[in-house]
Amino acid sequence: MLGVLQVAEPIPHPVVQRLTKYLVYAQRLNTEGVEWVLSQEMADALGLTSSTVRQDLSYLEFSGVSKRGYETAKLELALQKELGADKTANVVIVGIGNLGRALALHGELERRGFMICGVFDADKRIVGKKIGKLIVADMEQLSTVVREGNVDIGMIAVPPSAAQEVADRLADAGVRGILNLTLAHVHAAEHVSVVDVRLVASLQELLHAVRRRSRR
Amino acid sequence: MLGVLQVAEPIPHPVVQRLTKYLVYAQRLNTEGVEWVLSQEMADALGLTSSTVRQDLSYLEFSGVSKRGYETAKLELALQKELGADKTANVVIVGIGNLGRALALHGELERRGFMICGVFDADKRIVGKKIGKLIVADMEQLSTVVREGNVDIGMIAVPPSAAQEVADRLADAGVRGILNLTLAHVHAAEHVSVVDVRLVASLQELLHAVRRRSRR
DNA sequence: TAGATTGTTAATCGATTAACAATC
DNA sequence: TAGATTGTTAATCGATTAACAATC
Repeated sequence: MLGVLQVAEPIPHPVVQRLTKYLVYAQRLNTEGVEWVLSQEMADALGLTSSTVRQDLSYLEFSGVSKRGYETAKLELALQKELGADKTANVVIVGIGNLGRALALHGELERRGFMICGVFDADKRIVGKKIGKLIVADMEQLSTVVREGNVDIGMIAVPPSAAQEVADRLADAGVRGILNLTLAHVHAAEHVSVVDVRLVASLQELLHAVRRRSRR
Repeated sequence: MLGVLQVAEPIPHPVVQRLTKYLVYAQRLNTEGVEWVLSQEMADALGLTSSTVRQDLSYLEFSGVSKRGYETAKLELALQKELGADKTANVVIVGIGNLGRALALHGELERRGFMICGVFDADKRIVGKKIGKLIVADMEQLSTVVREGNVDIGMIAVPPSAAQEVADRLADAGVRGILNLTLAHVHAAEHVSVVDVRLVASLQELLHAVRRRSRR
């Protein structure tokens, strides 16, 4: 018999996006003491169809039970495992303007397992300032912190014109993921994943939806 | 002959998302003094195919020129018009924690035509504080400000547990769009558009991509 | 004119929804 | 057991890509 290497099929991107929503919802149910949930209930709560919910959850190493639905505690664990949220991830923030500072102080990140290991800025007037428990470091120190701190992800919160250069420096320093908070598009080598936060862009998107409605 | 009401076909959502990217790129080219751009160049710059670019731009009231491409100045105008970015939009921010404050002070919003007309918080200790040119107002004043200030959009930057209640109050006050910066899912009536910013969610999404790679 | 690029139609690809057998 | 819900396959829908006629 041939040795077949079973490769888990990659989860489609739209599904991964919804998994994060299921996780938040499952956690809420757990804190509320709800032990079981039906695909239809999740669909109603999140604005989806029950078919989509069942299809999505079938990617997890976890099964529902006919007539009872999904056990919320196990669902939460399975989602955390799949999303990698069961272990903490080390991140750095580059650009300590209003937005970078807010991210560094935003409790939700640490609560969700993202440890902020360093905050950096190119402006010497900001370097040395204290942000929460961290001190803003010089860009020169970026690669040392990334290497020694086992940093997985770099977040870019600089002005759009500096975004690409910072992305390059993060990639050189060895991060494997870049979260881009600027409006600019950033490129990275194939082995570095880039995700855009679309902060201003989603506001524009929303405005488009609002304006379009009022045109009719 | 029958009176046919020509209804412009709505632009698909993925296309709208890319229009915001084209706009940023067109603006950059304009400031750089580049007068024409090819669909292939835009595709390379933004990680798309030239076919997608041409298909997307065909939704605009604007045409390219064979062999020369698209005139950047006119492209910028057409994109701004389509996205509604040619007129300013009035917005309010609810929740003046780290994130809400950063949004209020984030210059990029005003630069892109979003006028912040009010900032609100439920915490009496924060009400009255100055954020840039604005003073944090009490939630009671929300509906007056929205009505009198002709506010189109409300941004939610409160803790996830309060998100739905704030969404309801914004909808009651009369906004037609809600930008949700929390991890929670919010529902709104059919005539109110909701867009999620996926700040923490995209970090989780990125972590998933990074972890998945290292598994192989 | 010849060659290259747009705009648009058709083909492909992938995601969502519907339907239903398996199961509790 | 009967009825309801999951898991999964098939059908539908929509978005992306390919191809090519029209155009400069």
